[in-house]
Amino acid sequence: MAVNINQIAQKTRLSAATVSRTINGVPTVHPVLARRVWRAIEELGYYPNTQARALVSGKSRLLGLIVPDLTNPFFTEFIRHFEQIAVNNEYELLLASTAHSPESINKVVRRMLERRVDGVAVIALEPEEPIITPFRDRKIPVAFLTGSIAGEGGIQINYEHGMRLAVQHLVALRHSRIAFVSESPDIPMARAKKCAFDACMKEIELDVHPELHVVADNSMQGGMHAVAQLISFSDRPTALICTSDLIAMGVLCESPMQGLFIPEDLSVIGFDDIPQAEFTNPPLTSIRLSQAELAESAFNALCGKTESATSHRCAVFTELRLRKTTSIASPAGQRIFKSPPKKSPLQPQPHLGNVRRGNSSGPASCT
Amino acid sequence: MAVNINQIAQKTRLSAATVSRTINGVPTVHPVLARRVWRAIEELGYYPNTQARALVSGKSRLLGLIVPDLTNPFFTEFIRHFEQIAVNNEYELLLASTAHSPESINKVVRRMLERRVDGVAVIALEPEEPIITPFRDRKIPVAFLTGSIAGEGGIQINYEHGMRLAVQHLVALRHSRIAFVSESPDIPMARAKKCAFDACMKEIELDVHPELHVVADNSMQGGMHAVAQLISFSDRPTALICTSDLIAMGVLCESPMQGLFIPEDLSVIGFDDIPQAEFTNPPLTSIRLSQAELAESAFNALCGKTESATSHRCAVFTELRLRKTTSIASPAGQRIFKSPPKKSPLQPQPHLGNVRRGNSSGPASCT
DNA sequence: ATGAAAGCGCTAACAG
DNA sequence: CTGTTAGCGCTTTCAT
Repeated sequence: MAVNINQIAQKTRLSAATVSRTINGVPTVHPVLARRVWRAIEELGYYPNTQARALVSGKSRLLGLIVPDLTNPFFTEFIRHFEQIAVNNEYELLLASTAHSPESINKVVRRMLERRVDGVAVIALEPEEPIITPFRDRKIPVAFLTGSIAGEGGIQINYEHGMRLAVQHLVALRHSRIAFVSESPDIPMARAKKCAFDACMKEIELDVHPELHVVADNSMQGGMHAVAQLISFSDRPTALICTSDLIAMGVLCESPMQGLFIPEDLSVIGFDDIPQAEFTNPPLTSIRLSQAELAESAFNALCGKTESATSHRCAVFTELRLRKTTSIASPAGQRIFKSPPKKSPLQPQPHLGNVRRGNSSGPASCT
Repeated sequence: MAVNINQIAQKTRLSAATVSRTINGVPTVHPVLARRVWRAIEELGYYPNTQARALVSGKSRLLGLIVPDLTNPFFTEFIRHFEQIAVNNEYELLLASTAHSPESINKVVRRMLERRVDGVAVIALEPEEPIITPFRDRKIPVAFLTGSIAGEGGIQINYEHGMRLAVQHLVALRHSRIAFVSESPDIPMARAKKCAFDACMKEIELDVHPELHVVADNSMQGGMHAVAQLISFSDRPTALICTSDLIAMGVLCESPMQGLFIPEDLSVIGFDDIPQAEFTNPPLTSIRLSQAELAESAFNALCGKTESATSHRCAVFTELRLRKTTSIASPAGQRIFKSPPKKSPLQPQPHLGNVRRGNSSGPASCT
């Protein structure tokens, strides 16, 4: 069907080997012949068959990419960068976005294995073992982007650096009741962020109030719910750190509905610094986790030439990107509502004394 | 390295042929032997090498998917469905999200060709010719999701049906000055939507006012800008149709800042009906273009067994999904602003006198 | 019903 | 510097 190497060989009256050598830039090919080959390739519109190449070389130049969902800009931004790097290095991406049930995890793993991927990047997925093991067994490099697996293959993300900056920024602004809105602690990435938060608070000898930890979906709805919850506290927080910008955006959106102005009444810090963070209103201060760096680390962990792909210790740092959603805590620490807080449109039920504490069950998902 | 078919053959004391037949479910294999084969496969953890299979069969079972960007939920939702269907049919996805410059288009096409994709789905990309031709030449099915190429391979999207419903809904609500916010007409999909709008207006003998057609980025920022523009008109529109929900969400978000309540002061209709539309505030009325149906049509156009893959005429319909962002036009047709329109927050500005009403205010904190 | 052998398109030894 | 040959892992005639 498609034109193959032999047709080029025939047309140039050379052997397939020479054509192959030309294509692969083997220097011993006579320039004149090379020219002939390239011209024939051009004329016939020949593209080397990657399948065949993969078969003989044992390398598919295919990279698996497993993501929990495509709705989060953090993921898509990561994908974009990862694709870019991969393609620049002649790799191709095999995308799998449907890995929720343990059963579907198996299917995904199987797909990757059958296609003989040269490596797999996995974002924020749990449980880790069933997905990591089959690859490890076959010595296929895996890059886990979570922060929980520190040692082998896991990309080391330094959450504390940015978190420390964030916490200290808030404290310098006289905030002491700082809420923490995170995804379920079942998600390793969220757990890691919470740990960093706790550690940073402890460093400066501040209490973390368990009742100020609210669990939310990783979505704007999640953030909106969180506000609804926090507002119900008698002694409500004056500042709030979210484990994702998406959640923070929900907070930004819902707060005014509840009579809370940002940043005057509530300082908000997001996480990830997705591109949109710059355009929220007000522009969102966020703990930056560079998606580009992360992508690069992941790629290096998988295909890095420097090391044996197992003992990679690429740490990617978080920073604080200061914008406009934080301000000094209002003198009273509290503020009288202009108007009574309104019902959240998301919550049909009035939340009478709906006090949720610690990491008890989060708000119902509404996506 | 990885275990191959011969090792299974050896272990079962059978020939590779029999193993192959077993795997492929050829009915002539003796059940007992089949059992033996499956057990060995299980034990050794064997996965057939897709590369080799592809080589001999001439089918890669790889589908190319070219999207302009990953930030639009409409696209990601489409991808999700498309992946689902593809995987269910033992196909794999090759994702390309970087196709802007003509040069990068060439690279993308090349990538797909080298990997010998069995088909390519392309969303909303321009120009069409350079990307479509190389595939056509090689008889690789292409599914263009734009609406502009009606005939061969282009998925036929019936924009008019939903648009007609939308226009008539608005008119029944006494709106006559209906604005149209679209992406650049360079984008074929946007152009198609605009045509549908014009046609539907003409049907009921209504004028479309050229000055009420505003062009915006396909993003929330785009919608926010559009509001800023429309508000400046002395005779401003009372209703507005956007070519994407993302734009509509921007409108929802920005309008209150400009002293406009939705739907009382401005009826808004989006396009696509992305999952988030349900959760905006107020919930967004939208012209539904089912991403699932679209994905299915695309897949059928590429791999459909029914026809010869060229003369597909899968029409997918648009509908109107009525929610809460439209209401009857205010009697005066115009409304006096409570407060003078403010600068768009796009030029940062505090929202003083943030007059927000019951259920309104933008959902999204403004991507 | 099963096995032997050829070949998919390409690259890598080994000759020349 | 180029051509010949073998083989990557699998499917598929063609025999048996």
